[in-house]
Amino acid sequence: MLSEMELPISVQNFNLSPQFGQLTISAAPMTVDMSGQGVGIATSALSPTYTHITTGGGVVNSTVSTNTITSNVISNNNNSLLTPTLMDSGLFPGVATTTLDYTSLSDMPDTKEGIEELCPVCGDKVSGYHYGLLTCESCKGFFKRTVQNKKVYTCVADRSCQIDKTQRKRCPYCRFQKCLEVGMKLEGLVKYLCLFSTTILAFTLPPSSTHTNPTHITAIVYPPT
DNA sequence: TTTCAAGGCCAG
DNA sequence: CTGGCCTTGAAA
Repeated sequence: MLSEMELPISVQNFNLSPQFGQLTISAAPMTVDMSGQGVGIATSALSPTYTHITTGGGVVNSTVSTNTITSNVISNNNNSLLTPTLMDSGLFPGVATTTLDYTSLSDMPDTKEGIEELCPVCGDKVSGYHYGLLTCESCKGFFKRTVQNKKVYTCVADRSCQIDKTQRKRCPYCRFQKCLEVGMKLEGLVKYLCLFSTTILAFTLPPSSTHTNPTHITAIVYPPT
Protein backbone atom coordinates (compact mmCIF):
# COMPACT_ATOMS: atom_id res chain seq x y z
CA MET A 1 0.00 0.00 0.00
CA LEU A 2 1.19 3.47 -0.75
CA SER A 3 2.12 5.86 1.97
CA GLU A 4 1.63 9.54 1.60
CA MET A 5 3.15 12.81 2.72
CA GLU A 6 2.71 16.43 1.81
CA LEU A 7 5.39 18.28 -0.14
CA PRO A 8 5.36 21.85 -1.38
CA ILE A 9 6.24 21.98 -5.07
CA SER A 10 6.36 24.61 -7.78
CA VAL A 11 4.49 24.35 -11.07
CA GLN A 12 5.38 26.41 -14.11
CA ASN A 13 4.55 26.71 -17.82
CA PHE A 14 1.27 24.95 -17.62
CA ASN A 15 -1.92 25.76 -19.47
CA LEU A 16 -5.22 24.02 -19.14
CA SER A 17 -8.02 25.27 -21.34
CA PRO A 18 -11.34 23.68 -20.54
CA GLN A 19 -13.73 24.03 -23.45
CA PHE A 20 -17.36 23.08 -23.29
CA GLY A 21 -17.52 19.32 -23.29
CA GLN A 22 -13.83 18.77 -23.71
CA LEU A 23 -10.48 19.59 -22.28
CA THR A 24 -7.60 21.01 -24.25
CA ILE A 25 -4.10 21.06 -22.91
CA SER A 26 -1.44 23.28 -24.37
CA ALA A 27 1.74 25.14 -23.53
CA ALA A 28 3.39 21.98 -22.32
CA PRO A 29 5.94 21.04 -21.11
CA MET A 30 5.13 21.67 -17.53
CA THR A 31 7.99 21.95 -15.11
CA VAL A 32 7.58 20.62 -11.63
CA ASP A 33 10.27 21.42 -9.12
CA MET A 34 10.12 18.89 -6.34
CA SER A 35 12.17 21.02 -3.98
CA GLY A 36 15.45 19.21 -4.08
CA GLN A 37 14.06 15.85 -5.02
CA GLY A 38 14.93 16.44 -8.65
CA VAL A 39 13.20 18.03 -11.59
CA GLY A 40 10.96 16.15 -13.94
CA ILE A 41 9.34 17.37 -17.11
CA ALA A 42 5.84 16.29 -17.98
CA THR A 43 3.67 17.03 -20.97
CA SER A 44 -0.09 16.89 -20.84
CA ALA A 45 0.10 16.04 -17.18
CA LEU A 46 -3.64 15.89 -16.86
CA SER A 47 -5.72 12.98 -15.78
CA PRO A 48 -7.09 10.79 -17.24
CA THR A 49 -4.14 10.60 -19.62
CA TYR A 50 -0.73 12.16 -19.50
CA THR A 51 2.74 11.77 -20.86
CA HIS A 52 5.58 11.68 -18.44
CA ILE A 53 9.21 12.23 -19.36
CA THR A 54 11.39 10.74 -16.69
CA THR A 55 14.39 12.58 -15.33
CA GLY A 56 16.50 10.26 -17.44
CA GLY A 57 14.66 11.05 -20.65
CA GLY A 58 12.31 8.10 -20.98
CA VAL A 59 8.76 8.67 -22.13
CA VAL A 60 5.80 7.07 -20.42
CA ASN A 61 2.20 7.48 -21.49
CA SER A 62 -0.23 6.88 -18.68
CA THR A 63 -3.96 6.54 -18.42
CA VAL A 64 -5.82 7.05 -15.18
CA SER A 65 -9.06 5.30 -14.48
CA THR A 66 -11.03 4.98 -11.30
CA ASN A 67 -8.64 2.82 -9.36
CA THR A 68 -5.60 2.25 -11.55
CA ILE A 69 -2.90 4.03 -13.45
CA THR A 70 -1.93 2.20 -16.62
CA SER A 71 1.46 3.20 -18.00
CA ASN A 72 2.84 2.50 -21.45
CA VAL A 73 6.59 2.88 -21.95
CA ILE A 74 7.02 4.68 -25.26
CA SER A 75 10.76 5.12 -25.28
CA ASN A 76 13.69 4.83 -22.96
CA ASN A 77 16.97 6.67 -22.72
CA ASN A 78 19.85 4.87 -21.10
CA ASN A 79 19.40 6.14 -17.59
CA SER A 80 15.68 6.61 -17.47
CA LEU A 81 14.29 6.27 -14.03
CA LEU A 82 11.51 3.93 -14.97
CA THR A 83 9.62 2.27 -12.23
CA PRO A 84 10.75 -1.11 -10.95
CA THR A 85 7.27 -2.33 -11.70
CA LEU A 86 7.73 -1.55 -15.35
CA MET A 87 11.22 -3.03 -15.38
CA ASP A 88 10.01 -6.19 -13.74
CA SER A 89 7.04 -6.63 -16.01
CA GLY A 90 9.11 -8.61 -18.48
CA LEU A 91 7.81 -6.50 -21.31
CA PHE A 92 10.54 -3.91 -21.06
CA PRO A 93 12.26 -2.61 -23.20
CA GLY A 94 9.82 -1.71 -25.89
CA VAL A 95 6.19 -0.96 -25.34
CA ALA A 96 5.27 -2.24 -21.92
CA THR A 97 2.07 -2.05 -19.99
CA THR A 98 1.60 -2.30 -16.30
CA THR A 99 -1.07 -1.43 -13.83
CA LEU A 100 -0.40 0.36 -10.60
CA ASP A 101 -2.95 0.09 -7.85
CA TYR A 102 -3.66 3.35 -6.14
CA THR A 103 -6.65 2.47 -4.10
CA SER A 104 -5.57 5.01 -1.51
CA LEU A 105 -6.32 7.68 -4.09
CA SER A 106 -9.87 6.52 -4.52
CA ASP A 107 -11.12 9.73 -2.99
CA MET A 108 -9.97 11.53 -6.11
CA PRO A 109 -13.05 12.32 -8.21
CA ASP A 110 -13.49 10.44 -11.45
CA THR A 111 -11.41 12.49 -13.84
CA LYS A 112 -13.48 11.38 -16.80
CA GLU A 113 -15.89 14.10 -15.77
CA GLY A 114 -13.88 16.49 -17.87
CA ILE A 115 -15.04 14.90 -21.10
CA GLU A 116 -18.58 14.08 -20.13
CA GLU A 117 -21.45 16.32 -21.10
CA LEU A 118 -23.71 15.28 -18.24
CA CYS A 119 -23.72 16.77 -14.77
CA PRO A 120 -22.07 14.23 -12.43
CA VAL A 121 -24.58 15.09 -9.74
CA CYS A 122 -27.93 14.88 -11.52
CA GLY A 123 -27.24 14.04 -15.16
CA ASP A 124 -28.60 17.29 -16.54
CA LYS A 125 -26.80 19.18 -19.29
CA VAL A 126 -23.62 20.86 -18.09
CA SER A 127 -23.29 24.61 -18.43
CA GLY A 128 -19.60 24.97 -17.66
CA TYR A 129 -17.10 24.61 -14.86
CA HIS A 130 -18.57 25.29 -11.46
CA TYR A 131 -16.75 24.75 -8.19
CA GLY A 132 -14.11 22.60 -9.76
CA LEU A 133 -15.90 20.48 -12.29
CA LEU A 134 -18.41 20.46 -15.12
CA THR A 135 -21.92 20.66 -13.66
CA CYS A 136 -25.32 21.90 -14.68
CA GLU A 137 -26.62 25.36 -13.82
CA SER A 138 -29.04 24.12 -11.19
CA CYS A 139 -26.50 22.10 -9.21
CA LYS A 140 -24.16 25.06 -9.36
CA GLY A 141 -26.85 27.25 -7.82
CA PHE A 142 -27.82 24.62 -5.30
CA PHE A 143 -24.22 24.16 -4.15
CA LYS A 144 -23.78 27.93 -3.93
CA ARG A 145 -26.90 28.45 -1.83
CA THR A 146 -26.03 25.60 0.45
CA VAL A 147 -22.53 26.83 1.19
CA GLN A 148 -23.27 30.54 1.27
CA ASN A 149 -26.25 30.21 3.58
CA LYS A 150 -24.68 27.40 5.63
CA LYS A 151 -27.71 25.27 5.08
CA VAL A 152 -28.12 22.04 6.99
CA TYR A 153 -30.41 19.43 5.49
CA THR A 154 -31.75 16.20 6.81
CA CYS A 155 -32.73 13.13 4.87
CA VAL A 156 -36.13 11.68 5.74
CA ALA A 157 -35.12 8.31 4.27
CA ASP A 158 -31.84 6.44 4.71
CA ARG A 159 -29.44 8.99 3.20
CA SER A 160 -29.15 7.13 -0.08
CA CYS A 161 -31.71 8.85 -2.30
CA GLN A 162 -31.20 8.63 -6.05
CA ILE A 163 -30.31 12.03 -7.49
CA ASP A 164 -31.31 12.64 -11.09
CA LYS A 165 -32.75 15.49 -13.06
CA THR A 166 -36.35 14.79 -12.10
CA GLN A 167 -35.74 13.90 -8.45
CA ARG A 168 -32.97 16.26 -7.47
CA LYS A 169 -35.39 18.59 -5.68
CA ARG A 170 -36.72 15.89 -3.42
CA CYS A 171 -33.79 15.45 -1.06
CA PRO A 172 -31.36 18.33 -0.70
CA TYR A 173 -29.41 16.34 1.89
CA CYS A 174 -28.54 13.58 -0.56
CA ARG A 175 -28.07 16.10 -3.37
CA PHE A 176 -25.46 18.00 -1.38
CA GLN A 177 -23.82 14.75 -0.32
CA LYS A 178 -23.50 13.83 -3.97
CA CYS A 179 -22.09 17.27 -4.78
CA LEU A 180 -19.33 16.61 -2.25
CA GLU A 181 -18.83 13.02 -3.40
CA VAL A 182 -18.18 14.00 -7.01
CA GLY A 183 -15.71 16.63 -5.85
CA MET A 184 -17.40 20.02 -5.94
CA LYS A 185 -15.30 22.49 -4.00
CA LEU A 186 -15.59 26.18 -3.24
CA GLU A 187 -12.01 26.73 -4.35
CA GLY A 188 -12.80 25.43 -7.80
CA LEU A 189 -9.74 23.24 -8.17
CA VAL A 190 -8.94 20.49 -10.63
CA LYS A 191 -7.28 17.32 -9.44
CA TYR A 192 -4.11 16.08 -11.10
CA LEU A 193 -2.11 12.93 -10.86
CA CYS A 194 1.46 12.89 -12.08
CA LEU A 195 3.94 10.07 -12.02
CA PHE A 196 7.56 10.97 -11.46
CA SER A 197 9.91 8.07 -11.54
CA THR A 198 8.40 5.79 -8.92
CA THR A 199 6.64 8.58 -7.11
CA ILE A 200 3.07 9.72 -7.62
CA LEU A 201 2.20 13.34 -7.13
CA ALA A 202 -1.39 14.32 -6.48
CA PHE A 203 -2.13 18.01 -6.59
CA THR A 204 -4.73 20.55 -7.61
CA LEU A 205 -4.69 23.64 -9.80
CA PRO A 206 -7.37 26.17 -10.61
CA PRO A 207 -9.21 25.33 -13.85
CA SER A 208 -8.94 27.53 -16.88
CA SER A 209 -5.68 29.07 -15.92
CA THR A 210 -2.22 29.50 -17.34
CA HIS A 211 0.75 29.44 -15.04
CA THR A 212 3.56 31.23 -16.81
CA ASN A 213 5.25 32.09 -13.55
CA PRO A 214 6.08 29.51 -10.92
CA THR A 215 2.98 28.71 -8.92
CA HIS A 216 3.60 27.29 -5.49
CA ILE A 217 1.26 24.53 -4.53
CA THR A 218 1.26 21.63 -2.14
CA ALA A 219 1.21 18.15 -3.57
CA ILE A 220 0.50 14.92 -1.82
CA VAL A 221 3.42 12.62 -2.55
CA TYR A 222 2.95 8.87 -2.75
CA PRO A 223 6.51 7.51 -2.66
CA PRO A 224 7.33 4.03 -3.90
CA THR A 225 6.64 1.28 -1.44
C1' DT B 1 -11.01 43.09 -25.52
C1' DT B 2 -12.34 38.38 -24.68
C1' DT B 3 -13.26 34.59 -21.78
C1' DC B 4 -15.58 32.45 -18.07
C1' DA B 5 -16.51 31.13 -13.32
C1' DA B 6 -18.60 33.20 -9.07
C1' DG B 7 -22.18 35.57 -7.30
C1' DG B 8 -26.64 38.21 -7.84
C1' DC B 9 -31.38 38.51 -9.29
C1' DC B 10 -36.06 37.10 -9.37
C1' DA B 11 -40.30 34.83 -11.53
C1' DG B 12 -42.38 30.67 -10.59
C1' DC C 1 -36.36 26.83 -2.62
C1' DT C 2 -35.37 26.34 -7.50
C1' DG C 3 -33.02 27.32 -11.62
C1' DG C 4 -32.46 30.20 -15.79
C1' DC C 5 -30.43 34.42 -16.89
C1' DC C 6 -27.59 38.50 -15.81
C1' DT C 7 -23.64 41.16 -13.86
C1' DT C 8 -19.15 41.32 -12.09
C1' DG C 9 -14.37 40.84 -11.80
C1' DA C 10 -10.09 38.57 -12.70
C1' DA C 11 -6.96 36.69 -15.96
C1' DA C 12 -4.90 36.52 -20.37
